[in-house]
Amino acid sequence: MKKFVLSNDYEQKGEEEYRLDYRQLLNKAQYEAVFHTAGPALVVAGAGTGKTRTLVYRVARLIESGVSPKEILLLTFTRKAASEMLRRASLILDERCSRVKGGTFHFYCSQLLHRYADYTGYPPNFTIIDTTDSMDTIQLMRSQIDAQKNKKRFPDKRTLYSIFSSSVNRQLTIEKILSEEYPQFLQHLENILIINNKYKQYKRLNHVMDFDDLLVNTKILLQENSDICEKVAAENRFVMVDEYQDTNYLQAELTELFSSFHNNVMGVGDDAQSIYSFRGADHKNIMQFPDRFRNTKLIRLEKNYRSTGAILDLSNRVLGQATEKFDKKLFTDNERGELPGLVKAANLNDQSRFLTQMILNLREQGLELSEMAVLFRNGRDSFDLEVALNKKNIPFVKYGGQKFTEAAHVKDVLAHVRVLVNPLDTIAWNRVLMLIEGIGPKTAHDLFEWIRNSDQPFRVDQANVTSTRYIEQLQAVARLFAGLNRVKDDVKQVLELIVGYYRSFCKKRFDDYPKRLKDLETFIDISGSYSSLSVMLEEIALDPIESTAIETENAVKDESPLVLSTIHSAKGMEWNTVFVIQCLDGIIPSGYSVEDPDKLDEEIRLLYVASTRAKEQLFFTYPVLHQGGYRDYFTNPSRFLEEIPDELIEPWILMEESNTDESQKKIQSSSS
DNA sequence: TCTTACCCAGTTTTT
DNA sequence: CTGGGTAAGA
Repeated sequence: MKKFVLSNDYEQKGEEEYRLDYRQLLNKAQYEAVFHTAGPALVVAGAGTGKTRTLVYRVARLIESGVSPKEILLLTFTRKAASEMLRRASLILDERCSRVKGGTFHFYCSQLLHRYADYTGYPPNFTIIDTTDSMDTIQLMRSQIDAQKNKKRFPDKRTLYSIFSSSVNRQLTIEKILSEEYPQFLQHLENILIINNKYKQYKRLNHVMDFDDLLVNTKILLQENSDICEKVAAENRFVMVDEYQDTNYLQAELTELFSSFHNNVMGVGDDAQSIYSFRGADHKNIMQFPDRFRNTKLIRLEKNYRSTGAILDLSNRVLGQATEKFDKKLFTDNERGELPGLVKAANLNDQSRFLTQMILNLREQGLELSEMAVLFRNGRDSFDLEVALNKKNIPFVKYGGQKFTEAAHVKDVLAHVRVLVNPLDTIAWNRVLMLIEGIGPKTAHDLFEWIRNSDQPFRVDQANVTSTRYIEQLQAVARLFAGLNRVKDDVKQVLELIVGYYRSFCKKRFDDYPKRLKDLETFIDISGSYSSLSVMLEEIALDPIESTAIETENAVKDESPLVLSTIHSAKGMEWNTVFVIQCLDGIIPSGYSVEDPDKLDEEIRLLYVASTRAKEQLFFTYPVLHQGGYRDYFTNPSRFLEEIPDELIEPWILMEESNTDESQKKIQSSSS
């Protein structure tokens, strides 16, 4: 075969022809990354070194050189991150940037699978099930094989799910996963494999995919259909993968497939910030990038622009405690700034009082609420603070933790939508049917057997298994779906009908139904923005709505809110002032991680991610008395902070105002 | 046989 | 606060 090398016409542009003065706007390493043209490149970018900036400018530069937005694929960790980057690129260049293909691996895969459904054995209307649904399905399979006759402890649905998911994401056999991580369950290997197979069959039969299927089925689609692979890869003239340290083996394979035609692939990430090993990510993955993509150009961004010297020193010290050493030489020209504070509070209540008062003080000094963030390990660690913030009327948004669309009542309503879109979605049918009094798992299963074989699946009242007890209810279901089918194209009307039907069940099922009904009303309002039911389901599955997004929607828009976030969800973001709360041993590091040095290292990286979010001020707080905690180590501060010398972190003590007028103020002035 | 009510236990992080 | 397990009720 002969090769003819096409010259890159977009490259012809002289530097002076660009509208943006990239040399002025970027440092040398960033510039190198932005102007990298052909072939694979890996950008190893420490925290705060302008990683996002580099990606944004690279998008802008490519488009300015005449590359069509459709030819660029920007894969990020969340959809929010992608839209934010494209928004910024649009601001510095023009709106063409917003038409770049961007999103998560899952989202892009979902689009490909819908487009090429014919080749996958799935219909185009397949639905995506979330983790909860997957676990429910697994539980169903588990109950069918009757593990009881085996008296020995059998893994529960959570464990089974993570075994299966691990095996997919890391592309290892179940046996290998078991012997490496769950040796106590090796004896059940046979049954576990049976459940896994049943689970796989079930998903195919019911036209549903779980999150992992989106990735693995895309891989199979592209590997087994070279024509489609070529077509897809040819569309991706430039592929960029952000947060590469948090990709797993399967995603690395997909990256290779997506970029297999042009081979213009750029990975961007920081091995010191790898915090998603529970999802199969391996921080060594990023270091293997040059092995997977030959002739990779390596670019390092090491100059930190974000944080003060004091914050950087502390962060480096935190990271230095890891057994795995990183050859990081982060440096900065920024001022030293104030020492980070280690705030010891008597109890949870005092911790929250300190936060609300400090936040209000800072706001008075002119710092916007949205320039501050409170970070924590677990979604629930902020509950007490949330109450305190509400009392003081401080508006906030919360990222991470329980999602709006994961709440039971919203899932109930969505189950009806899923049935309407995909009448073979058993899990959704189960939810719909089991709302009815007198119908449990068995009856629901029998009804579904009938539904599967019926050409009028919504006429459940016609099923022969009906007993008189719930025939009327089934007629109501049939009427509901008949009505829904008539207004199928109007998302909002569909939701109104479902909520109308669901209202009485909601009252019966939940004590706090007034709040939940209000949620559903808001949900109806939001639903107007979706173009179709299937689009809505896809969006909600791949990008669940944050709980507080609902409330903030209605709240007064005069002040941008304070940010509360899990550390995991704070990845890639930055604020002027950051508070890391609940820095207790057993929380950071999590009690589940203390046994395993690798997991402990990841907890260190997690704290490193948290502390490098701060630009100017950083506080770690912990209560001495942890209410509700029964274990001793819950009352000790995080082991990662305890041994840090006072030159790097300043201890703070909270005092009550009673000693005349020198209280909070005194504490504050002592540090400034 | 199937459903439901009740009690006890355990609770990470996300697409 | 939710899930799983058990025991009693339909």
